[in-house]
Amino acid sequence: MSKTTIRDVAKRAGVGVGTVSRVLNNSPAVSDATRQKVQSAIEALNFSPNPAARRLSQGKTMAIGVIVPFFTNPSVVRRLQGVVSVLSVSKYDLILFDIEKVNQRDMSLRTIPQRKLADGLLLISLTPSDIDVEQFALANIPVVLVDAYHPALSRVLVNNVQGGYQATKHLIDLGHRKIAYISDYLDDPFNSPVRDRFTGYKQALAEAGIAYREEYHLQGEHGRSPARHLTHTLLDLPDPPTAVFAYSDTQAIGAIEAARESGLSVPGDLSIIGFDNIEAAEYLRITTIRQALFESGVKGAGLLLNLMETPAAEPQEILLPTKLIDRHTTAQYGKKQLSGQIAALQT
Amino acid sequence: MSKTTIRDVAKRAGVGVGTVSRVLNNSPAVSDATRQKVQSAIEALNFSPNPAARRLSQGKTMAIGVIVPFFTNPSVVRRLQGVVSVLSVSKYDLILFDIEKVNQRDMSLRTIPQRKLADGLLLISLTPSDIDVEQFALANIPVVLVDAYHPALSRVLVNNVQGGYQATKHLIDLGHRKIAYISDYLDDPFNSPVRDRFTGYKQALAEAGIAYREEYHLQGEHGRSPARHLTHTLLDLPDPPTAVFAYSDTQAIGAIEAARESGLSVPGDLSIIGFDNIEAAEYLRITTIRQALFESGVKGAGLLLNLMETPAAEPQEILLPTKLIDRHTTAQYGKKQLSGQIAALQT
DNA sequence: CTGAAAGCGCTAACAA
DNA sequence: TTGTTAGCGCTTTCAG
Repeated sequence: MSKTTIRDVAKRAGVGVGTVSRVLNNSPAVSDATRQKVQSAIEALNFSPNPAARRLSQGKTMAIGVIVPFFTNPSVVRRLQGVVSVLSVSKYDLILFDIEKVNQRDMSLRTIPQRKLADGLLLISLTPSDIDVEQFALANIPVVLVDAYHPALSRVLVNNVQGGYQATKHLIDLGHRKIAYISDYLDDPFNSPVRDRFTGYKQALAEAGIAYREEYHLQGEHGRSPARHLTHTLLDLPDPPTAVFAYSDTQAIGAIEAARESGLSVPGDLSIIGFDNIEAAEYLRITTIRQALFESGVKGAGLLLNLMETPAAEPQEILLPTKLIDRHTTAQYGKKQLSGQIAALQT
Repeated sequence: MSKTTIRDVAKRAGVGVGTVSRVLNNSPAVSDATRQKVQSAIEALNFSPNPAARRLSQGKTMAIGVIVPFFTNPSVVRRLQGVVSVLSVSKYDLILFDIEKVNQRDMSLRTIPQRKLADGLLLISLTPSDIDVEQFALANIPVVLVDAYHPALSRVLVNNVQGGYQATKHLIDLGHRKIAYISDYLDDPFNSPVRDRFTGYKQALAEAGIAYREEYHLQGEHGRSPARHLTHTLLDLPDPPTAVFAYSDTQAIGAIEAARESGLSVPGDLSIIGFDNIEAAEYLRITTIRQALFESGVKGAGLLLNLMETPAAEPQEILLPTKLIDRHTTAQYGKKQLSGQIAALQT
């Protein structure tokens, strides 16, 4: 079974290999009679064509490469789920690449396209450099960015400036004046959302006539634990903030833990707002900014599929909105309220 | 660039294609001098070999197929992350297949192997039928099961009977006698863990001299919301249980919601124990049975890689232990305690 | 150590 | 309509 080729089928059906190939590819130029013969030969032999050979001869891989950084990041996973949901019902196979290390990044982004492993590429939360983009062009492979931006590439992204603004505004409306922002490193060239949300944060502050305080903006590695530490230093400030806007829900969780460890109630003593609206945010009732994670993957995959059919002259852009989800980790400034407390996170 | 072939390189280096191929494959039978020439030609031309051609000629795909059901299930995702972590540093590409529908299941399991897309297959939480296994054998492709069992296939699995026993025993030790089990459908032929945990549940009950009560075992679709409904029917029983063992943490969360909606405190009025120890369980402080999700993926991928190198006569088995993680959703029977309450899930 | 040539299994152009 | 044949780009004998 393993070694049945198109030739075996041809022989058994008493036709030429070309005809078998035509049947395989649903060419209309085959009489029903022969098509029948070939079909039954195929079934009798339990034959299925070797994709490698097909790929080689037509120069298409029928696969889409999806590149993600830090596959453990819940929001990346959520986007990927969106991608998978559309690709798994398409005719394309999905090849997954995970880029954990920064130096891996450059290497992979360069080699993956030129390896001609895929007919299209989807980058999730990964901003390519100009050199990378050049490679894509050289390899002549369609690329779509999800949650990342490059002027030359089609992308689906979320309005992060707006989201940062909404989060901060929400806190301001609640009466807070001392509002911190904890985030990933701002100077990471491949992470523009950090900067965008920061921009929104400062916009809201400025609009409300609140001076930006440098000590209220702390950066660190992404993750719960680093965020916890960041929040502790915030809380240890001589004049600590009364509210914190966390770059992600994951970091918001770390912030909540820190508050708890410091004996502070959330939101009674400290208001915390996250970003993303991952599942855990719902369970934990964290106030957050919703971005359409899953949908961004769906749209991205859809866009890529389109582009592969009919290439567009101009890069396309799909912009997804953000929305405040008001839950239980933010409260009016100065108003102690114990009921909303995150007891689940307390010892 | 896109069209540079091994022949171009050969020409430029002034050698034959065979030699270039040898260099590409690190054959020792090349003099340093020529190797140098070829190397620089490769770099000058920015050449990289076409994998489809390579695959065709050596009959290997250098890819591993990973098949998962319901990619949205958090524990499946966690296992997959383990798989990715090892595969992404291996020389194999990872082709991901998601099987959402049951009828998709049969189709895919049959066609994927014979498509010769991958040199090895990893099934996560998916039990193949005998017919599937036959196909694997026919295609002569190594397969490893993660969180699934078939006598003819290598696998890494968790001791679910033990886990079910531990969970139930924990509840019994706490003084509970009326213990429910909510789970996925028991008769799903492809989900043996449900049955295994059920076995453990009954064992613990029997050992403690507690009669098994049919009305205390409710089955439904997997997921938070179905579990919520199940728990409500449990709670509406004339003689409701005082503790529930949920097949998964996801379902435990649904159970907690139901308790909250019924005005019951957890664990004061109702003890709830989950299974898996997904991330959310930690945030929510849910008592649960830990199974090494990520690790199971790592081991599975490792095992497959081994098997591909050196096929084993006998199917291999790696058994991972379970462990009780005592958190805040279970308590001594009859002892009202409000402190551990899951306030985060309350209105 | 190296070049030439025969495939790997399939598609597509060309005849018939 | 159908059969035949020339590649697709690479690996791998087989000579030399």
